[in-house]
Amino acid sequence: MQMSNTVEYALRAVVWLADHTEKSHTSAEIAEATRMPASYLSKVLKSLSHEGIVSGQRGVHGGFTLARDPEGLSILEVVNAVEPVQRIRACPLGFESHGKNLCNLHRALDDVMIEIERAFASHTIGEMLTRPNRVKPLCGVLVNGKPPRQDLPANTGIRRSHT
Amino acid sequence: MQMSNTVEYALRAVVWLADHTEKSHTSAEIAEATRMPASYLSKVLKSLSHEGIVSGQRGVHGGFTLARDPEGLSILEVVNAVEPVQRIRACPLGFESHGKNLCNLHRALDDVMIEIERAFASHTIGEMLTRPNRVKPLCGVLVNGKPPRQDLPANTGIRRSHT
DNA sequence: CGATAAATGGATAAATTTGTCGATAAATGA
DNA sequence: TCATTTATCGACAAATTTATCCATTTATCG
Repeated sequence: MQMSNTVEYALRAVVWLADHTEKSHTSAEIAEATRMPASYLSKVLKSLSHEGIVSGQRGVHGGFTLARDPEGLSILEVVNAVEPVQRIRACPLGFESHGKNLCNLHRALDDVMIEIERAFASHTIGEMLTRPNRVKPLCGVLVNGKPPRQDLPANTGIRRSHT
Repeated sequence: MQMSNTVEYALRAVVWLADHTEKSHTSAEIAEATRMPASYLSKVLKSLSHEGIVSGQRGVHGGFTLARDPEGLSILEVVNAVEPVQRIRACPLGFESHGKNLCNLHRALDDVMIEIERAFASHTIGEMLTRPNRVKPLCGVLVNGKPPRQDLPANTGIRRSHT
């Protein structure tokens, strides 16, 4: 059970946009800054745009901007835009009965999904930027087991950006 | 964000075994009873066996039995046997610093993972069988959007088995 | 011991997710 | 209006997950 790549990408992009509101940024620029595949990011941004979380503007000085107040934007909303949290509303076997009554197992599993929703809902994007944190922006592990696409000069400044 | 099929299968099998302890059951028998792909179930049972949750016995009257006391067996243990809950221990970008210090975003995401672990750990397999529940055993929806492989005579008895 | 039943392990195939690419549409500036 | 920039859309490719199949091992029965 693992956080998906898509969710990670979406959140990195949104947090970064929230931290760079001066102007709009092209998807290539965001991909560069947050170190993720540019072409896949396009797709992710499309979903986010579709849900009104970012807004994309075409043309010469276009790009993406955050369309929502970071303080009022929960992580859950971002997650749901790209990969909705799926509640268990009926037992996952194919029979025509019981309606919404779940057996104990699926009741328990749905409880887990509820907890996941609650946990995602309890954090805002704004919080990511305003909460003090001395961690330097880029730390050292792999994306899904693979090394990142390039190396960066070590950044020693204390910032509060996403990693 | 969704509960994986593999997890669902593993739990269905374990709960069913916990409810049928009279003798051992072959993987084909379990697959039939719990309506899941027999050959894939083999693999799942292999993992469960490897983790000591079920024990497999080869040969003529072999099969699988639950190797643990259902009351002491948490859902988390079953989940971890087939698809471990992955905590976020370092920021998922590939740089050589920061150790275990996470930025606010990954701190929040890891908090979600902790909640997931907690939620899974808070239920036991035994609970699935002993808690009263009037839901009839097989209720009506699809496995991953697909209809089940066969139909069953409607079961009208009130049981407490997994669905 | 020989035949059979069943798990175990690993190779392969199908399906889904993740990621890339190119064409099209909209906006801007000249 | 034309060239350029950039999002949007959809087809395609790669990788991963899910599922199947077969060969091997271990056990039981006669």
